[in-house]
Amino acid sequence: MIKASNFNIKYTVESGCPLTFYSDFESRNGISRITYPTENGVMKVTCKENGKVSAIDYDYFGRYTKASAKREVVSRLGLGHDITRIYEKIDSDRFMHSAISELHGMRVTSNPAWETTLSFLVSQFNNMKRIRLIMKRMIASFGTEMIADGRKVKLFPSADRIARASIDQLRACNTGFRANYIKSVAQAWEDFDHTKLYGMDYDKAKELLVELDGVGDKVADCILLMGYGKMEAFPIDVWVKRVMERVYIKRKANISYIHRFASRRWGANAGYAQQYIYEYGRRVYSRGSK
DNA sequence: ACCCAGGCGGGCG
DNA sequence: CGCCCGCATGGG
Repeated sequence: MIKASNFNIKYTVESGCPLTFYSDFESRNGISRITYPTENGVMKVTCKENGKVSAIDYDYFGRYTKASAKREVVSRLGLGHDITRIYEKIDSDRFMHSAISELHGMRVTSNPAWETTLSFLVSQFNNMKRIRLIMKRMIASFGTEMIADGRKVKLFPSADRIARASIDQLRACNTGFRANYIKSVAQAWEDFDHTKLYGMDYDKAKELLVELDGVGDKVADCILLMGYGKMEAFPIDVWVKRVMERVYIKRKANISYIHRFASRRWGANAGYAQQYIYEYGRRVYSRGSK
């Protein structure tokens, strides 16, 4: 069992991180359950909220030990972050203050690099509902089957398995024009030596990532933030750009200017700032239903 | 019918 | 460099 304060599992899981795309989440009466596949097995997490403290229990199936399963859950839910200190650093204006109040306890998650890379390749020029659909289809089509908790489940498909899929098979998962990117990156992934990015500084790692076909500025930042734990990464999607222009810069601005602005203002915590800007911005500026 | 979605690569000025 | 366009697909 893990105890965490200032942790909101719903905001965290639904924040547009990889878990949003391929986990099953339910919450009632202060008890939340999340089930998700990894390349190594299946995790079932239960979170009970008791006042300010959450109690997190988990079951694991597949290639996990007690210790590796705990590490998986802690990083997956951002439980290792000193969020009080991060709030102190970024809570310096009215917009961010409102965002933190509204979304208190939302963590930036840290996920396996390949899962993150595939997820955000799928996310480009796409919407949440379709991203979820596509990810679940890819898992159903290419994931290795195993028995977990008495029922058949599919694991998250490896890069190697995706590399062996045909473009037609990938398109059958509704990936559209992204199928070519997905196959290309999956094929490159072996030679890419992605593990060395963990020890690399942000700029150098980003230089390597954008060499991959279909990985540009925004997707690279998502991979660095949510896949490699580089907390200074600041992914700029349409929502973040909108907020930055309206609230912070107060005029139209290009991507590189917004990066410089964010780096100056939030530095090593830019990733957290971005997560609150993104999620709160969607709530504030979404027009119509959504 | 039109617009948009956690963008990217290529082409042009 | 910076800007503009096409790209699949489904929902509002």
